[in-house]
Amino acid sequence: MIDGLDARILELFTVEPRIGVLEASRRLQVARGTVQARLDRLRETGVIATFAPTVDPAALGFRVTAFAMLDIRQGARESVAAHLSRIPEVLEVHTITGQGDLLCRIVARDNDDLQRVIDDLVGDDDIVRTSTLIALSTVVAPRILPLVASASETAVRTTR
Amino acid sequence: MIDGLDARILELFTVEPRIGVLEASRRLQVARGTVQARLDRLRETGVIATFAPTVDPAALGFRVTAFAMLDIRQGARESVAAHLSRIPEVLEVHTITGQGDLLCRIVARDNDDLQRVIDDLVGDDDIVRTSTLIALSTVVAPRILPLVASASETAVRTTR
DNA sequence: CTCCCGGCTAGACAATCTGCACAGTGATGC
DNA sequence: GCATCACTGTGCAGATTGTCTAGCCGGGAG
Repeated sequence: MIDGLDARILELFTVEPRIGVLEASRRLQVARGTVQARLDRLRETGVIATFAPTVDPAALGFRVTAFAMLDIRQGARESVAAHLSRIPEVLEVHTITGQGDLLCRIVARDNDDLQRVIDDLVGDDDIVRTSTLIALSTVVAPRILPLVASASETAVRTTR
Repeated sequence: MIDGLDARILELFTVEPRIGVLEASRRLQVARGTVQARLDRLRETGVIATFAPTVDPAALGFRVTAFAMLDIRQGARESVAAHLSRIPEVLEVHTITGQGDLLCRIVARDNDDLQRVIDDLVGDDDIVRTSTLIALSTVVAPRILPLVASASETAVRTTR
């Protein structure tokens, strides 16, 4: 797992991504090699999935976010998955328990455009029912640092 | 909006984040200054929200993802939001239309741990009802490139 | 109690990249 | 025709990266 230094590195690079390894080592009061080694390890273990820039759909003009729950015909998951992956506005899809079989996160330019996207979505005959939830506002913006902090504290407890 | 070159820049940095401006300019067959200027503009306009590394909760040991829909007492949104933001396993929360008032994305170490997280969640008296959907598998992994491509194509159409 | 090993520090090197600047050029809009 | 804007190609100084080295330290193994 990760320790406190890992957590501080992740936090620093999350808050100031352009900082660089050298400056990070200065801020954290550790040797550059240490930061470099930690970063390499975080990459290898998959904790850092990628350094790719985060793109904001809203800034691209897709200001509406919605979640669609789809009921699909038995055994049609593969074909529906293929169908969904062809729609750019579909950002992610999960198989879920409970009512509905698939949960999709989708975006659209506006409410009218959302209708178009949903029409695209349900254009697959294997989708038998849908319900859509429009995200009106973001109460807690996507975040990961609290979890990172939590994970590193657990590590300390475990170690001692 | 963004054009084809912007899209190619975003794609390149998404696929190979460590590439650097210079190498990117070579790959894209444009001047370094151009890539630099485009990147600056994408940052300024918010298309690139951040260059922060993407942390994978699963690699931190939080292998279960779930979505919780909460019904909350009238006018208690503020206090519930504060409550939710204190729970590290709550990664994001949206206000939504339809049944339920809030949609939360949460993670946990395993199914038992999920129970603990949900108990934390509903520990607020202003939450009157919850339903939880466990994500069993990821059908379409979080992605943004198709949308970027789509947006840039639209721009071309608009420009011409 | 002693030895070994992994992780950290501190320093050094060449190679590379970044930030910034500038003049020239082609396309666009007026 | 003219001004504007974006892109090109280029240069430079300064900083950073990737990679190594050697020494130090604390914990775990035996």
